[in-house]
Parts: sequence; structure tokens; C-alpha cells
Amino acid sequence: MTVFEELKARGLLAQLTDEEEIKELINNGKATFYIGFDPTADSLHVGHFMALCLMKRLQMAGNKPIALIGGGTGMIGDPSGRSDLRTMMTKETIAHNCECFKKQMSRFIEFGEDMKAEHSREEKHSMEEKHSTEEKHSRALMVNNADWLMDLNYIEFIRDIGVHFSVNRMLTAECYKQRMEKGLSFLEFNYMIMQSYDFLKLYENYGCNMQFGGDDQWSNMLGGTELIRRKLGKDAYAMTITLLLNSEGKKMGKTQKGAVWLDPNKTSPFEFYQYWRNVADADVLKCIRMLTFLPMEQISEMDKWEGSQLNQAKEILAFELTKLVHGEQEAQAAQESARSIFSGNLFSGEGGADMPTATLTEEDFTDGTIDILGILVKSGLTTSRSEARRAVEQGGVAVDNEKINDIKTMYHPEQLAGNGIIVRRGKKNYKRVNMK
RNA sequence: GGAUGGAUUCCCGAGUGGCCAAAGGGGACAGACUGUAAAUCUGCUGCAGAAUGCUUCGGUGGUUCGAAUCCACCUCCAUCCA
Repeated sequence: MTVFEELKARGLLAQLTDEEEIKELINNGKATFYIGFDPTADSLHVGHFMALCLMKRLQMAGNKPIALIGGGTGMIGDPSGRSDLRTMMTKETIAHNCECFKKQMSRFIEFGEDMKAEHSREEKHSMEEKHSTEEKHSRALMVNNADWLMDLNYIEFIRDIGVHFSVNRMLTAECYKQRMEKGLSFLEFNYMIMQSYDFLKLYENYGCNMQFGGDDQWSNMLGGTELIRRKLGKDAYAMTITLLLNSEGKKMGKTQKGAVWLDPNKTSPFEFYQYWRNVADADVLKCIRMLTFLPMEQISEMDKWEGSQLNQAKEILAFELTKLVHGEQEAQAAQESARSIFSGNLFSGEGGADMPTATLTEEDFTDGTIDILGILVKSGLTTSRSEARRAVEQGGVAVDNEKINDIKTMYHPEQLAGNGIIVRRGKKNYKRVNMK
């Protein structure tokens, strides 16, 4: 199976400028492609992860990936798919986020080295410096568009690049549609031009002939291919990845608390595992297909599964992804914890080795005791005593598997010594609570 | 710059002087049912609580026994005109 076929079979491809040409290029490892990442937060999330996987797949087929960090475009903010104005980030935040992105990305993609070679992180930097010199085809590059965007001269730029854009055309672009009602600032309106300019720059500097991105980037990406055609008279291609939507049409990788992050400090491996373990039936196979590296034959097999058998598929999905992002050990640990917790007979003594733990101190006790509401709040299982009270009154709280009915249930420090107690709120929120 | 309309609790949105911690919907959370799924049903959704109290309706002041509601100024947003 060729890379192109594989991508297609996995349902990753959304829109392409020229299918035949793109197929030809990537199947033969002749593409130098880039994917842009805007540093809107200090960690990558699931959406980025898909892009990284795509990079990896294409890199394995011999193509050369360029990860473009949007240190410059981040100063503007992409209005695509947004109904409201992005809050502007400070330069410091952007710089910080760029750094975080760099670190995380190097875990997934081999930068600056031949993909087969093991290498240390440090070598990456030296490679960046000489990026314009000759390199082996499959080496990945990381560049920051702040390098060429920040020092642009306004007049020169609009004379040189701006002439090639038709405002009429831009306004009809899908990515601005939503904003035509709510309002769009000139700042954000410029985003498309910046992104197009990136593509042109990368084409000139690195021979980058292809751009990939989320499907919401389509119009921005077309801007780039057109700019290259007008400016240089050359052909460049664009291809978008299907956005990972759940069966309700919402973007996956989001919880009410926010995104599912790849940074273990922001989303612990256990939470990460649980997120995937809990996807809806209708979404499991799609996720496995699009996000994991499991062979297609195996996936087709799973495709036949039905009903509760899908729970196995969910375990596989959760395990595979946790392994990819956090490593095999963490994945194993998360899986064991999950199993022991949900097998229903969990006590403080055993199981749940990496369960989130809250440690109380003497100060948390008044007169040597603390009530259950206090424990719920201190452990972070609820945000207020009112919420804690509600949870108990509705029968949603258990300690060491025993339902708590009385909001006045008291605890002494001795009860929390050693392994402590395991407090549960609702069906899926567990926390070990012990003493310092 | 001018005219008009608007800003309400997580979101949408009602409320135009006391009966308002604020209708209704969505979402979230909890319970039942299940397969750590979906659908459904029930409860619940500012904070603290035994009663009850305390802090909220863009911001700041004011009128009033009493203001989300009235007045002044300010900030932001939308639409039309220039």
C-alpha cells in the first residue's frame, strides 16, 4: 500500500489541489512539505497530534517535513473557524509557547537527522542553523516564521505581496464567512496573506512544494499556492486533513475543561487514557483509523465489532495513543489503573498505582477532624462546599467503595495515614487522599 | 464624526422599581438503566448554611425605604450614515 492509499484509507484526506500530482510526489518521496503550528498555548493538543502523525507517515515515505512554528502569525491570530476575536497574546507568551512546541515536537518527529539515526536533542539546534545548506531528503526542519515576518516593511510588503490579493476574493473565502456577521478586524484579515507569504518563503528557501493542514486552513493554504503561481509562475500544492469530529459534529480532543493536552503536566497520562477510553461507540473506529499506526488489516477486523465488544476497541485506542504520546510504560500504568478502578473492587490498599493523589496537611483539619465536604474540596474533586454537598446528597460520593450518605461524615488524620483513602465523585472521578 | 440598538449567572436568552439568586432552553454535574458507550427518565446547576444569611446582572457614581430594572458619566460591541 502506498502512503497516499494509506492516508486515503484512513480517511485523513479532506481536500487536495491536484490529487494526481500530490499522489505522485508523496508516494515517491519527492515532496518537501510544511505544516504550520500557531503557538496559541504552551502545549500541543490532539489536533496538532494528527498533523504530527501525518508528518511522520510522510517522512517514513521519504518526504521531507518542515514544521513551521507561527511565532509571527501568532502575533495576528487566525480567524478561521472562530466566531469571536482572538485575544492578542504578548510577544513573551508567544516566544514561550514556541519553545514549548519545539520541545514537544521533537518527541514525535526526527529533526535535522536522518530518520533512522538516533540522536540527541542538542544536535537539532545545530541543524537548524544550517538549514539552507544541503541535507538528506528525509530530515525534518523546524523553522519559525517570526524570522521573516517580524522585520517586514509595510509599504514594501503590500507593494510586493499585497497586489496579488483580491479583497473581493478573500471576502468570499469560507474562513471569513462566520466572521462577516460578527465582525472581523483588519488585523485578522491579514492572516491569510501572512500564511500565503510563509508558503512562498518556504518555497523559495527550502523548495517546499506542498502544504498540509487542518481542513479549516483550506482557504489560507490556497492563498499560498496562488501567490506562488502569481509571483514565481510555479506550481505548489495543498492538501488538508479531515478534522477529527465526533458523531455530534464537535471537534474531538476537547473537554469542558479545555483541550486534551499532550503535555503530561497539563493532562496526565491517566486522564489522557481515559479520554480515549470514553469516546462514543460511533467514534472509536474513526479515531483508531485516523490517529493510530495500527495496520489497516487489523483495523478492518475491528470494524466488524459491535456492541459491548467495542469496549475492547476503546481500550486499544486508549492504549495505543497513550503509548504514542507518553510512552509504553505510562500507557501500561494508565491501563492498569483504569482496569482496577473500573473492575469495581478498588480499595485503598492495592491498585491505582498512578492514581491522582491529594495530600492533606495538619492545617486542613479543624480540631483534629475534617468532614467529607472538606475532603472533596481539598482534593479538588469539587470546587466548592456547595457542590460537594450536592454530590453527597445525590448519592454521588463514595470512600473506599462505600457510599457516603451523611454530609457530616468526619475523618481523622489517622484514617488518612499511609495509603490514605480513595474518594470517588461520580462514576469516573477518583482521587487518593492521604496525609503528609 | 453622526444616528440607533445592545452588554444579564458556563452559553443562548427572558426580566424594565419590591413577589429576583433572577423564567425558558442548551451544556455541565449527580442518580437510575447500561458496556467506563449512546438514547431515555429523574434530580441538580452563585457562595456559606440547620434556619437563614451573604455576594452577583459591562464599569463608576447617583436617585430611592428598596435598583438587573430609573438618572449621569465611562468602556466595549453591532447596524446604518459619513
